[in-house]
Amino acid sequence: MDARALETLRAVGSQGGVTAAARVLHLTPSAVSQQVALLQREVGVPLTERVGRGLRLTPAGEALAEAALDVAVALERARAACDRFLTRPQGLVRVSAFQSAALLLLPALLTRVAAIDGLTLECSDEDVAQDDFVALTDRMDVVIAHRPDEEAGWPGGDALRVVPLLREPLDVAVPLDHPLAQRTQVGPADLRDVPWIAVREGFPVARVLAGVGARSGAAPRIVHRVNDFHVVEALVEAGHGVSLLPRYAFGGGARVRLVPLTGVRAGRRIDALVRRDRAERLVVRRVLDELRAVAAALDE
Amino acid sequence: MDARALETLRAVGSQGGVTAAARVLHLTPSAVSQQVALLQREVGVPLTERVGRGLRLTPAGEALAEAALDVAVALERARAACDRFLTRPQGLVRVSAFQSAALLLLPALLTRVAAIDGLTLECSDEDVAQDDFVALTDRMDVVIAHRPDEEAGWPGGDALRVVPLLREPLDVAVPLDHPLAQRTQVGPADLRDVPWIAVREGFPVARVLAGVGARSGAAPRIVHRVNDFHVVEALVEAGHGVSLLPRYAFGGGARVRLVPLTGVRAGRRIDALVRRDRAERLVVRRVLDELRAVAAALDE
DNA sequence: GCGTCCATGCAGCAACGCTACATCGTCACG
DNA sequence: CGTGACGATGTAGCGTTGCTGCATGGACGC
Repeated sequence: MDARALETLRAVGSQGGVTAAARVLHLTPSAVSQQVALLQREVGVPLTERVGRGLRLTPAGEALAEAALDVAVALERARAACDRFLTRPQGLVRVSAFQSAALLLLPALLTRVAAIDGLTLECSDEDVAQDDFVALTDRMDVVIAHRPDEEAGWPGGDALRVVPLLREPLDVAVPLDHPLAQRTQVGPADLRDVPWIAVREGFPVARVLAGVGARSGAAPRIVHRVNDFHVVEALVEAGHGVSLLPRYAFGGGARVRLVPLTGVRAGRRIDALVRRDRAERLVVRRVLDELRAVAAALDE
Repeated sequence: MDARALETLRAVGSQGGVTAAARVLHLTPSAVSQQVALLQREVGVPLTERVGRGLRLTPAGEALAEAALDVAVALERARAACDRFLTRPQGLVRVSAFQSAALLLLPALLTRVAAIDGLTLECSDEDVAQDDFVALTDRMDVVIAHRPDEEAGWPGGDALRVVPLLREPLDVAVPLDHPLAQRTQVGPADLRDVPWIAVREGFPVARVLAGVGARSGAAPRIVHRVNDFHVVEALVEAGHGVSLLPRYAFGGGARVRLVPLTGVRAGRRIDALVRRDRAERLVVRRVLDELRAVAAALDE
């Protein structure tokens, strides 16, 4: 029973297929398939079953994958046990963040971490749908993700460690010459029939807008779907609609005003997602500590 | 970080050397040495240090070895998670016992286990000194061991699971024509200056006899050292001395009488020793259950 | 029905881990 | 104080393992 093979099985389960697993493991599908087949022969129980042209884990496979996480945790703990005897922490930590969080957090994080030698950060921005953040944790050590404020946490159960970083209000962005621009606050009723610029379907802020619409009585009229908040801001500025904009993501355009939204709880939570085994690495913990500090400094 | 290499490191630690570890792992010393060296390069901390012509683990090595146990436990748990989906338990369990416990427990254990198909027992008798029982757990799944009643448990800390099986009184075995043979009980004072037949130095019952001697005021006069209780019994029968005999180990020789000893707590405890990782295997647990049942039946 | 996508089997090749043997250092014994 | 035995560790060679690349077969969608 090889720990590598167990990790592979986990990937097949969490990524939902051999090919997808191969992608995050930097292997060919053939290698993944062979590893799973070998594991299967070893335990004598079918671990996968075909479903259409794809594949999913059997209950036994799920059970083994779950147990595999504990193996990975134990292995990382072992590594950490040695690292404690090393004079200084050392290693590479891969951090991913969605665009606006990257803008907000990564520069400060990098400066803080630069002071710790031996520790190298590898940052990347990943713009994924809300349901895909968890899958990123297979490939990344730390995934900075966001979700609507009022929704329950992340799926994945105890496989994931969630570190809350920030709660960010969502304001209504309107052009300066808009009737609402002079208001100190707006409510759902004020937003009936305005043209909205929203993010793409499935992305975190989208569901908040749906909630606002529900309160105002009619589904919001979405005229554009744009994920990059800078582009959104430019569109609002040019009078093509209003938008829900995370407060810290606001670029400060002079011809746009952010008006606080009342009457509905509109906000997003920014969390760091870490797989439990990766959270055992001392360097990863260190990065998480720094990340929390950066967020706390922003929160004042 | 390979789980096999970690297991090897553990063996080097618990067996106290490369050669000894190689023996229990069925490898050459060279292979063991290479694995440890590789592990060392991987973690970047010295794990072993030379001491004389031998070797011992550094603190970092100890820490890693301890963590390695959790890895092994997690791996066995994973295997067990699959076994639960298997219709019937299956596998080989290696049980070792010292001679008199083997006589007492193994026949009944084997009959009970024979009813469970798929489960095969491999029994062996191992006559080792008290301090060497723990080391056997590297090579065996279940080690039936004994120790003087009044002494504290087994070394090895949380690496070991100890399953108590029996408490067995030690009686004084005397020949029928001995002055003490008609007594219903004897005390330490009665045993001053009698010639003793004891087990070899370092073996479990030896220290109990030393305790009896201490109570009687003088060191016991040991005239023979014999480990096999049947031989001891024959020597007692022939009038060559008296002995401390575990009650259940008594063969029932007509010309020998067992007289209860009072005034000192004289007894031994029979325990099953199982490494924590091996205890995760379902078949091992099953065998332990049966073993406990056999012991309980004897205890009435 | 055809193209596409996905999992899987097979051949070939590279890398890893083992054994056997040689070497070096340490301890015990004469 | 030399000599023999023992224990750890390098080196060469070989077998096994695990990967890639390619071909095959089944399932979905147009």
